[in-house]
Amino acid sequence: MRQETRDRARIADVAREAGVSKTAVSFAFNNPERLSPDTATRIRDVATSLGYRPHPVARMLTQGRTRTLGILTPQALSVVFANPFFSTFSEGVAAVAEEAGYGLFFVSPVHGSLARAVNRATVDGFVAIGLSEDHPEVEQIRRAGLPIVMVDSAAAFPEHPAVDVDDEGGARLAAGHLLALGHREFLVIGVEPPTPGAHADFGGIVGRRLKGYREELAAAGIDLADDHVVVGPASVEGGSACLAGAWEDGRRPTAVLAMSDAMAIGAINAARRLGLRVPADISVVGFDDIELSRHIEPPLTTVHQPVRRKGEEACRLLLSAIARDDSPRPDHRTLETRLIVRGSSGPAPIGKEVAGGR
Amino acid sequence: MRQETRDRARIADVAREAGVSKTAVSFAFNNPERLSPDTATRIRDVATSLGYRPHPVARMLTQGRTRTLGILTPQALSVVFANPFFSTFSEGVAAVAEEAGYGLFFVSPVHGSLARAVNRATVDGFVAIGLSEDHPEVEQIRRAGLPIVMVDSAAAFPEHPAVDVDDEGGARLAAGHLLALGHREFLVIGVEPPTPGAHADFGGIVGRRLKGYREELAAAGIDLADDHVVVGPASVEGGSACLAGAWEDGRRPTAVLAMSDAMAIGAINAARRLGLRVPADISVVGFDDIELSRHIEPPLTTVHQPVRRKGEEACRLLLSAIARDDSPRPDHRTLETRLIVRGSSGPAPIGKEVAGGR
DNA sequence: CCGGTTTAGCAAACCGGTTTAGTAAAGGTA
DNA sequence: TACCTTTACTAAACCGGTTTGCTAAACCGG
Repeated sequence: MRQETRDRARIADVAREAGVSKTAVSFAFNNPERLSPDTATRIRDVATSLGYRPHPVARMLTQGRTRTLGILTPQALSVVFANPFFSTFSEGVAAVAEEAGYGLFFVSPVHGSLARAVNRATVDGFVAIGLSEDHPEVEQIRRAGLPIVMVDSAAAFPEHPAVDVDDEGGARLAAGHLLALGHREFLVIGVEPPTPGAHADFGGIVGRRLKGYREELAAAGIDLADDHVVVGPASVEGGSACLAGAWEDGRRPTAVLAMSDAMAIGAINAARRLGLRVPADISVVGFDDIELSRHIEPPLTTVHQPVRRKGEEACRLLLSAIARDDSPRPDHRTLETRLIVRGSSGPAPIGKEVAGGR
Repeated sequence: MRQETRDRARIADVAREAGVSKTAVSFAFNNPERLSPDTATRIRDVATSLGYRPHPVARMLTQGRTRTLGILTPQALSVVFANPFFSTFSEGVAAVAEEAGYGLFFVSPVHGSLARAVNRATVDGFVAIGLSEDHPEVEQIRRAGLPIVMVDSAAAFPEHPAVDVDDEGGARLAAGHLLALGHREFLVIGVEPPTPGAHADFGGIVGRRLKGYREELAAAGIDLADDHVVVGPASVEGGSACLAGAWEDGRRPTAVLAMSDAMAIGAINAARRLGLRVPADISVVGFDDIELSRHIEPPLTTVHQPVRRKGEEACRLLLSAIARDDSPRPDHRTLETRLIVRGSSGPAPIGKEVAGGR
C-alpha cells in the first residue's frame, strides 16, 4: 500500500490518543473556542507529538474548495516555460494569487488531451491563456460550474470574464511609426499556430495584429498584399526563416513588422546575413517587448504590452468571480500597448526607394 | 453555497437517472468489463447528457494519490518566475512530469509560512529547489511520508535523493581561466540570501562556489581576503552595486568572479560607468549561463550548468521514489558544469599589473 | 432548590467518489 | 431436475476529514 497511508497519523489516531472524539480534534484546529482552552491545548500537543497534519485532500472535499487556481494552457508546460512571456505572465498571476493565499496549479494537456487535464484539475477556477475559439474545454469548465478568465481571447468567449491587450492599436502604432519614417515596402511576419491543423491563432492575436497593420497601412494608401505576409514558428529561427524565405521569393521590403520580438530578432539576424544593415537598409519593429530586445544590437524597436499586469488583472477577475460565485455580466478588460522606439527602426533608405520606384 | 455544489452532477445523480447503483456508474468508467456492454454504454450516455465528471478531489481521496508533483521554493512565486533560471528548471521538471501524466503544483510560502503551504499541498511528492539546511519543512514532509528530492542542497539532506551540479568544479574552472590569463587581483561577487536574517545560502551554492574559487586561487598562491568577497542581491542591479561598492572601498581588481550571470552583467555595467573597458581593463566571469549572457556586449564568459537537465533528473528521481514507495539508499546525482569562454574575459592588463605591484 | 442558560463534548451524517463482499438470475453440466 | 458456475449488478464500508444536532454537566439567579 501507499507509504502515505502506512505511517501517516489520521484524525482518529489523535482522537484516540487524546481520549476525545474526532470532532474535538477537528475543533481544536478550526474552532478552538468551542473547546475548553486546556483540552484544546492538550489535543494540539498530542497532534504535534504524533506529527499529525489534516489530510489536505480530505479537507478540500469537505470544504468544497481547493484554494488553488489553475493556469490553463493548450501547449505542453515544457514548451511554455521556455517562453519568457509566459513566465512573466505567471509572475503576475502568482503575485495576486499568493497575496490571496491561493496556490497555483498548471493545467496542460495530459497525453494530448486538455479535457482530461481539466477533469483531473483540483482548482477553484481557471485562467486560460492562448485558447482559441475552437476549444471545447471552455464549455466543459462552464458546465462544471467553475469560473474561467480568458486571456488574449475575449472576443471568442464573450460570456466569460477576460483580459486583453490592445493588439490592434499596438499594431497600428508600429505601422504608423514606420510610415512616418517614409517606408512604403512592408513585410509582415506572423506567428503560426504550433498545432499544424487547427488555425488556432492563439485566441485571435494574430488576426487582431494583422488587422491593425492592414488598416494603418491602408490609411496611407498601401494595400498589404497576401504575399507580403508570411508566417512561421514564434522563435528566433522562425523569424530568420520568414525573412530569408520572403527575400528569396523576391520581396524587397524596407520595413518588417514582426508579430513577436523573438521573430523580429530572427529577422534582424537574417537581414544581416543578406548583407543588409539595420536600420540603414531595413527597419524591423517587433511586438511584446521581451527583456532580450533591450539588449540586442541594435536594440529592438517594438510594441510593449504589460504582460505582468495582464496576469495580475486576470487573477483578480478570477478571484472575484470565485468570491461572488454568481456571475453578473462578465468583466472584460483591455490593457493598453505602447510603442517603444529603439535602434532597429530608421528612415526609409532613399536610394532604394527611388530604385524600387513606384 | 458554492456554485460548484449547486449545479454539478454527482455520481448519485447519474445512478438515479440511469436506474442503477453508484457502483455501476463507477464501474462504467473505471471497470467497464464488469458490466454488460450495453449497460456500460447507457450509463456513459446518461453521464454525458448530465455533464457528469467524477469529482477530482473525491477521486484523489479514495485512490490515495493525486497524480501531482510539487515544486517547492522558499521564495514567493512572483519572484522566482522572474528568474529565467527557475523557468528553465521548471521546464525540465515539466517535461518529465507531463510524460508520466503528472500535473505540476507550485508550493511557495503562504503568508510567509512555507510549512502551511506544504500542509495545504495536495501532491504525491516534492522537488525542492534552493532549500538550505535550516528548513524544518523537509523533516515535516518526511514525517508525512511523502518523498522529496533536493536540488542544489544534497549535502544538507543526505537522507533524501538529490540532484546537484558541480559548483565547486565550475568555480575552479572560472578561477583557473582567469589565472591562466595572468590575473592576480580578484574580486568575488556572491549572492546574498533574500531573507536577511537566515544565512540561507541557497542550499550551499554560495559556499561551494566560494570554496572552488578559493582553492583554485590558493593553488596559485593567492589568498582571497575577506574584503575581496562582496555579496548582494542576485540581480543585475545587485551586481552593479557590488562592484561599485568594492571600487569605492579601494579594491582594484583586474578580474571579477561573479556567482550569477545577472550579477556579472551588472558588474560589467558598473565597470563601464567607472570608465573601465571590458575585458581590456577588467575581466568578468559569470556563473549559470543564462540566455541573456550570449547577447550582451561583450558576450559573457561564464560557467554553464545544465539547468533543464537538473529539472529532468530531479523529476525522474522523484517519480521513481513515488513508484518504489519504500526508499532504499537515496540516489544522489551530480551534473557537470563547464566553462564557456566568450568576450568578457581577457589577459590581465600589463600596466596595471605592474603598477599594482606584488 | 428549581428551572433556564451556558459550556464542553460526542455521535452521526456528510462531502463524492472507489472497492469489497455478496446476491439473484441465467447458463451449463450430470 | 438438482447442482455448480458464471454473469451482472448492488449494498455497505471506506478514504479522512468537517459540521450539525444533541445531551449531560456546570453555572446562575431568584
